[in-house]
Amino acid sequence: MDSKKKKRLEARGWVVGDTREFLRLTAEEARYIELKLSLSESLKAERLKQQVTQVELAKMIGSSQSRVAKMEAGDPAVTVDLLLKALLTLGVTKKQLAKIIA
Amino acid sequence: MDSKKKKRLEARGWVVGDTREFLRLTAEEARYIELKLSLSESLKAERLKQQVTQVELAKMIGSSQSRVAKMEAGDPAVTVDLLLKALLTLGVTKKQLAKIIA
DNA sequence: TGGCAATATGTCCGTTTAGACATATGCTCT
DNA sequence: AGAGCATATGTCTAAACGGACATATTGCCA
Repeated sequence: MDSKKKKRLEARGWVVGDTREFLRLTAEEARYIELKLSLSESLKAERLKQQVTQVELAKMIGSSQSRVAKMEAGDPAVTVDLLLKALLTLGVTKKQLAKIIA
Repeated sequence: MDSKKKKRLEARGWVVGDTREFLRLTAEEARYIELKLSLSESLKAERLKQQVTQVELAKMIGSSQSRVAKMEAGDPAVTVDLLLKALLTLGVTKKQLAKIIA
């Protein structure tokens, strides 16, 4: 993982480090988180592309604006399941999903 | 969705119907579930390919045999998150994941 | 047939995540 | 500046999901 990517992860609060304790991510964890960030970034991009507000998307998926914001922010307390449901609701196809992930 | 696919979903307990109540899946829900089933099938295939038992895989991902069985059975009470973590632990690459999903 | 390893099914209970709400911050107009 | 909309952040409680355990069930081979 290059330092740019690492920074991107750290900036989102995924890697919490202080002088006493440093959480080292295993390779699988890092890959999982990267995947999740790809999904959240794509969600935001797709929503903006369709000119939908967070409030509107929230209604579409039966959720709330705050949760949508957290999804797009890559908050650790958001599951891939929820991200996928949102993307599917926006009409993203399997092929597009595949591209996002790969 | 063709009837074959529908049968496959129903057989897993996703569609619970009786004479009074019939749960109709929305298009998004169906697509989400199909995605999940693809992942669980791939998980089982990959595990078998690597000649790993459910007990062994459970240890690898810090879980239990029963949960691995549920993952592979496409149990609704298993998240995509968990399936992804298992697949990643087995060394499945992003490209392979993309193929599974698409 | 019985024994054994692998897998399936069902339940329990602690933890995590969900939506909801309140509130803060930011952005764009006029 | 301030009104108005969009987004961000933080917290609450109920619901969903997690691992663990117990207990079937299956399949294989001696």
